Amino acid sequence: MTTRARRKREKEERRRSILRAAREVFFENGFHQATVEAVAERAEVSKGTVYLYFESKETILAHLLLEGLRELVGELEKAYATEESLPADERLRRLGQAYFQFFQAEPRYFHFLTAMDRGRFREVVAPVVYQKALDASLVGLDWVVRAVEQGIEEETFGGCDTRQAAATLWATLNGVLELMEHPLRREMVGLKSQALYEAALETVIQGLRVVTENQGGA
Amino acid sequence: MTTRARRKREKEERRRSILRAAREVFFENGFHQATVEAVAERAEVSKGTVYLYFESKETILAHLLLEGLRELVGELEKAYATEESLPADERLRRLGQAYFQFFQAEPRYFHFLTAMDRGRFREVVAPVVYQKALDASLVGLDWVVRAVEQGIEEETFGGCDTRQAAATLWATLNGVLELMEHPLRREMVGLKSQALYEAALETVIQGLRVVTENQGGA
Amino acid sequence: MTTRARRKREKEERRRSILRAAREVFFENGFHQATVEAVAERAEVSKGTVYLYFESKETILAHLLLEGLRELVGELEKAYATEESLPADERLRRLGQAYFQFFQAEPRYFHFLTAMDRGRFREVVAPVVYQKALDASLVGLDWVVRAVEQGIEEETFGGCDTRQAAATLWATLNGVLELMEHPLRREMVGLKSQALYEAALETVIQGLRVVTENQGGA
Amino acid sequence: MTTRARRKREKEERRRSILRAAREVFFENGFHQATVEAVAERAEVSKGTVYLYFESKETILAHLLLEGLRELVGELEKAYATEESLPADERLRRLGQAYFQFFQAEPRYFHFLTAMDRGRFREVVAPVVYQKALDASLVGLDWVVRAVEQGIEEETFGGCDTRQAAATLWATLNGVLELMEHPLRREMVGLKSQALYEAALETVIQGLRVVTENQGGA
DNA sequence: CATGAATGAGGATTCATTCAT
DNA sequence: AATGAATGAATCCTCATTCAT
Repeated sequence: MTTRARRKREKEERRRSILRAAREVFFENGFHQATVEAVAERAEVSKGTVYLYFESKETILAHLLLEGLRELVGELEKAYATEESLPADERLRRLGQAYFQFFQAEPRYFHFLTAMDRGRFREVVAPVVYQKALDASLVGLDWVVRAVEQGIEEETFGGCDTRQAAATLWATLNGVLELMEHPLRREMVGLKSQALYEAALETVIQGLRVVTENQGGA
Repeated sequence: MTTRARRKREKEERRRSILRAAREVFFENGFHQATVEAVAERAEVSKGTVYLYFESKETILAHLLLEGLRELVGELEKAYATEESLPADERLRRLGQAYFQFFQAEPRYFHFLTAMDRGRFREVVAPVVYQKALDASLVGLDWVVRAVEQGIEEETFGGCDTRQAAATLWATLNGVLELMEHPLRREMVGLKSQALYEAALETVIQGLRVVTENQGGA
Repeated sequence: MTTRARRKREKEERRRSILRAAREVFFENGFHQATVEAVAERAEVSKGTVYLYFESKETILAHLLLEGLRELVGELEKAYATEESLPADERLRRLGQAYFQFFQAEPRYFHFLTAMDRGRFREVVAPVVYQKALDASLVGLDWVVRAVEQGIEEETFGGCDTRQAAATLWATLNGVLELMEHPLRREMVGLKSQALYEAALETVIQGLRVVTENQGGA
Repeated sequence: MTTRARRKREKEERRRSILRAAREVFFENGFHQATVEAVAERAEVSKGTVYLYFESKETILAHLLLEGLRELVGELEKAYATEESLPADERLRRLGQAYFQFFQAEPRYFHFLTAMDRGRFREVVAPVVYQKALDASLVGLDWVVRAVEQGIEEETFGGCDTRQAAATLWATLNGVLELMEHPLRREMVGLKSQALYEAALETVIQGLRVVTENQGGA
């Protein structure tokens, strides 16, 4: 009885250990450059063992991706749901901060996610995984949409297209995060990532606020 | 004399033809998936010839990147310099449109650029190239900075950090462009790329406008 | 006592079940393509258990081969021994029919046998097994030899080398059976397997009959 | 000019050398056991070079098979066409001898051919190759058919189904050849391959001769 | 200059076999 | 006795790069 339970636990642990190793290796070299051999070594198992737990290199990636996305969406939900009554702009700030924290915790994880988000790995992961991943990220976006809707109801924000507004915010934060990725770049822009991130967040919130009449302009 | 000139010209032509071929091939398959063989075929030369003109596959990439960046910066300059007197927000709009056009002309080129911008290819291209590339993109950013400065002088925009404001705009546009990359994603967000792009541009401009006192907040 | 007996019986059953599974799997994929894993699955035991009953994949094959051969020889004996007095040519016909039935019952079994018969698996099965197998098939051939001898005594057949005559018949039947193996081949020859088989059998019997004086010619 | 010609010749030579090496290696170990590495070594080229000349291991096999078949069919044609007027039974003898010689020249080649003939390699070679191979072997069979037809016209042979008769002969010879393959087997049957081969050939010819009325019996 | 044949290291995956539980 | 997790050698194929002609 206990034996079986322990076995199962050990198996799950090993599985996670391989996943963790893969995450490190993939992040360090990029998916295509990473080798299964390297993953195995990092996880301190044999190459064969990796294939005992995952069908293929691609499958490992897929699991990594989905897992990360779920975690992120969970964080966003927490950021939204924690406090009951909060003004819309504060809600957006909280969501933005949660996003940033997720980014900071594992920047390269974040980048894998955005990479997949943008259609990399298209030939690499199964379409099903793709769907799941996009679904998940849409759920994440929904929290932002909800906050914007609240802002419109509260008449803090103009009556813009909520999806558009949410996407703008999301895109902006992604853009900042990726922009500051490269050390050299950071140096040249002469800004701290977090400062820019927060400024951008404020700017967009501000832009949403009064933008009512012009919105959709161009 | 003339012979030598012709020779030189021919050589330059061949070089460009290889570069063009490489661009196509790299874009179609991604750098790592692309093969030198494929580049050679596309350029209608032998594999050996490719190595006559470029030290390595990486070198080709580096040249491609630099070339693209220069082109982009040129476009931005044109967008800025064409008209003498223009309000700052209109200037930003023009720059944003020029950026969008560059993106539309060769989306995958754009993505290679942003990829390198974010530190991909770090192990692949020589540090020198990296420097050059970042320099170039900084020059591009400068046009945005300049427009923001003008806005501050004109008191259209608040007295924010100009570099920060410029970076925010740039990041936002990049974020939108990449966000809309994936067809499935586009479908799910339920928006047209261009519409979202323009809305985001407006939002940020708007956010800069009145944001004076709050700026740098958070 | 009884327990031990039951144990032994169960063990024997399990052994047979593995053998049966192996037969199926080997036949479906060919020996080299077949995996021990697949055999274990089919037998509904673990891979380890397979190795508890058989030293190696090769050993399984050897047992299969021997078993099949014994079965075949048994069939031939039955075909010969069933009726007491029968003319020689009719005896040969019966033997031929028994052979065909064996083939029909499990064509792939037959092919494994002929494969081993012809020296495939030479590096795969132990020499001892080879000896045993050849011994067994010689016993099978003996029934044919006996029938031919009877024919010579009865002066139905000419005074040829009986071993030679028997081998000719055997070879012919094998040849037909293998010739008709491939569906495309069957189609192209435009004949039914059984019809050709029977015609060939008749032809050789006929050839033995009157061939007396010419025999050994060439 | 000459250079190009030499190049081409050298390339062809190398190609043949790889094919020869493959033939040896495949014959020694069987197709599945043989490794491309071994082929390369035997041909004294690098692994990569093998793939320069052949798409895959399978392709090599296909070329080997087709080549062998063509050669064999050529031999049969020669055996038939050399002399103008010859009685049918003598024709069959000549064809049989040519077949035997082909077998003797490269027994393992012969076995690869018969293996493919019987549907081995089905998953391995492209269907097209299969068709071609079967076509070729049918052309070979046609020479036998033709001889039998002549015998019927000459009234040496009974009015049997010519295709059936030809197939019987062919099958018999194949059967003998394969039967005698294994040294141990030869020893046990106590006969020389060639003696048995010739006896079997005579037996079938004899069987065709008088078999008229009984044919199709069983 | 240009060619293209040759190289060989490197990578994903499979599978017979072992062994701790 | 039975399990099934772990191993790692073995295999096919790719491709950047070199070099003789």
